[in-house]
Amino acid sequence: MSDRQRDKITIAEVAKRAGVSTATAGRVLGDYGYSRQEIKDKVRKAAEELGYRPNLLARSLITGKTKTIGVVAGDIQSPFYASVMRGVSDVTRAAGFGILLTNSDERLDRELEAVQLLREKQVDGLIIAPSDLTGSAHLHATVRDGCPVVLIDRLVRDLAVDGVCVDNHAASRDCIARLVAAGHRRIGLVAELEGWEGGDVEDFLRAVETGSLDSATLFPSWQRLYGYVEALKEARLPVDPALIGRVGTYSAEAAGKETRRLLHMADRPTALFPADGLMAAAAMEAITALHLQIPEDLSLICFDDLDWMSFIRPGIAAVVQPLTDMGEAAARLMLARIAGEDGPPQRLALKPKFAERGSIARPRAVEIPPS
Amino acid sequence: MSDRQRDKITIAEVAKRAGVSTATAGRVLGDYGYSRQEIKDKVRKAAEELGYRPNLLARSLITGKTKTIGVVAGDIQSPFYASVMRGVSDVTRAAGFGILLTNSDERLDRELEAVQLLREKQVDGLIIAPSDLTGSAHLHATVRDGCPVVLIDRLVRDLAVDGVCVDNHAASRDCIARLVAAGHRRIGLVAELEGWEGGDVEDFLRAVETGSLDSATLFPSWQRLYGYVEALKEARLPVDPALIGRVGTYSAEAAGKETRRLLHMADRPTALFPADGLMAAAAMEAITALHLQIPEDLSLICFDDLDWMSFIRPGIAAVVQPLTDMGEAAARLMLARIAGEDGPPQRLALKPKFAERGSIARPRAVEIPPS
DNA sequence: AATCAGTGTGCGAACGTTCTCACATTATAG
DNA sequence: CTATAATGTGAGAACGTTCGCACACTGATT
Repeated sequence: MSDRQRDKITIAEVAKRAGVSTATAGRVLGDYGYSRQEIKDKVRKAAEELGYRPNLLARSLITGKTKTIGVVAGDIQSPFYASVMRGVSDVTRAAGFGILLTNSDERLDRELEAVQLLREKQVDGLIIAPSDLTGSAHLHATVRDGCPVVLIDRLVRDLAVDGVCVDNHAASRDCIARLVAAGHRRIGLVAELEGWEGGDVEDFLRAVETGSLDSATLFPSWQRLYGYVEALKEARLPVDPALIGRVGTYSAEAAGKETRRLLHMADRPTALFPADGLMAAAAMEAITALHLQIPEDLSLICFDDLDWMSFIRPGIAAVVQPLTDMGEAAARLMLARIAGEDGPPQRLALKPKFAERGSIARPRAVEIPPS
Repeated sequence: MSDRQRDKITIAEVAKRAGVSTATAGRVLGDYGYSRQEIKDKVRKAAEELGYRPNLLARSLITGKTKTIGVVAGDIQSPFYASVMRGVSDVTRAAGFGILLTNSDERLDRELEAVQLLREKQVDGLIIAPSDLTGSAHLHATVRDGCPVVLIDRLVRDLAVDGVCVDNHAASRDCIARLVAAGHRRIGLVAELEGWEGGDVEDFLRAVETGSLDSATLFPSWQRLYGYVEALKEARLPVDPALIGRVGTYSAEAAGKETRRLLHMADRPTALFPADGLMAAAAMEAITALHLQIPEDLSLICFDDLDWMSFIRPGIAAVVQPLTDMGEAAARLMLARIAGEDGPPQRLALKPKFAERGSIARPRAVEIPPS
């Protein structure tokens, strides 16, 4: 066992050695209130000699600020969250804040647990990718208790807090428009599209038709479907529900299966649009397994730019989400709120870049025009 | 500004409502010491009604335990650390611990800052991928103060603490042996190989010759070079220093440049062994840019298995590091130490798997120069 | 000479828990 | 019936800081 907790040096001991009160020593070391230069030097010297290190726990207990931000990510192992975290981390570190990290696995129960832990640890703020856009009583409670919340990647409709997203809707519409411009008429979509409160895909298409949807508070994959539908409508092309590959779960296996379904259709799509990185990898695997040539047999644009897309031949065109930017922006919003910034909730929609590569070509099976 | 810090419910208020002392309420809610069932119910009811949530800061201040583990990763954005973190996170979460995450960017100054912050925040332990295997006074100090440390990915020689690594040496030797078995005689290595305390590559080769090296306390890329050299020696093949691509820095650009150097050699290697994921991606990019066919023109084995290696054609053979396992193991060692486990430092060397794929072939009979 | 603002210091009370002790009460054994 | 142990409770002191207040000293302005 030995001596576990070595004799920690406290302010009191430093004060004693410097011959001042603990209050004075505290003022010098904590850098608040008044103190003479002479005293400052004396105290600092004593602290140095004793190897004093402040106990931030005690400070936090009294100030009510921990200089720690809680983050609830979906899965830190995914490139998406890893990059976002990097952004968050860079900005917060520069401001002297620490980061308490948790994973929700996009499950509400995990998220609840995580939020509770973080709040009990008295984080100064919460950056979260909410796993459920409706059941968010815990987030409302957090806000009500005066703990700033910043949403990432998706917004909770009735939660009036800052949020940072990517403009999925526009980016997706743009991708489809490019495929359409290249002559494609049958474009397959492979997307997660997990449960939507409004019902199934057919319901969603109807809702898009009536324009009754608030695109901003949908899950990203639904936003991307929204953009897909809009682009087709703009081009006056029909939306064939059979071309909408709803994977239903965030799994590479399921995505591969759905991709194969699309590619085995009698009237198969001439272009494919996997709506995120995982779907892209799964789709790519299915495509190579079927020995389809890109772009001759199939054009491809992916949402999310993974490293391999730039160095396989041909390169795969992709939407490049500004992930670290997103983390940085979220962190900055958070720091501003912690600093006491007041005002209406800010919702940032970052504009992704587009990486043009050789995966788009005119469809081979050219429709023969009526003569 | 409004009411920032909403009226938090404390144990005292719960106690008052339940009609008991704070000590008793504390015992019930903190689940320590004795208390009657009847009292327990009463206190819990009062706590429930008031919406009491414990303040872990206060608890930690007095118990001296924060149930938080500090992690110093190199760069959370890299798949390596992201996966390791996932493992750490899973194990610690199950034990009710939080994770305070920092990035060092493999820079000692950042690491020092990070360790200081974490320690001031009174973490119960430190899991760290040390960025410098010699200048580690801060780690020695941490250990001396009774704060458990677990090393990840590389070991500090004179620091007697637990550590979890991958058996780079054996894995690398195995890869080279496979290439040799396939008939390769000139095998190129592309590795980071940043500063080594003993000097340059020539010095290293001499040191290997004399057997004066402790492979376990080298940086991974040097360990992999060690394995490379050993495998060649075992096969009685010469070690040509020109085939050792020392990138010198952890950069894709530099790795690409080094790869190109190797591939443009008059007597160029017939097989390539990029010694980690970043090097692999950079090498792959260079290879495709030169329109070399794998495995006809060049055989390839990579250290680190990236997702694209399995679905491009041909697949790329790779060493699969057990990354989350590594994180999990580190976390478990840490929890054991925190629980008071005594005993000599444990150093785990995890065995990587090998993913056999179609990137290895016999070298083409003769290199025919263009005429 | 009196007033004031600015500067500098120490005492003791916070912060919200747990811990140590003293002291009841009850159960078990001799 | 006593001795011993186990169980249960509360008062008050920790933990290591910061904060409010009282007071003291300076110098400039009335």
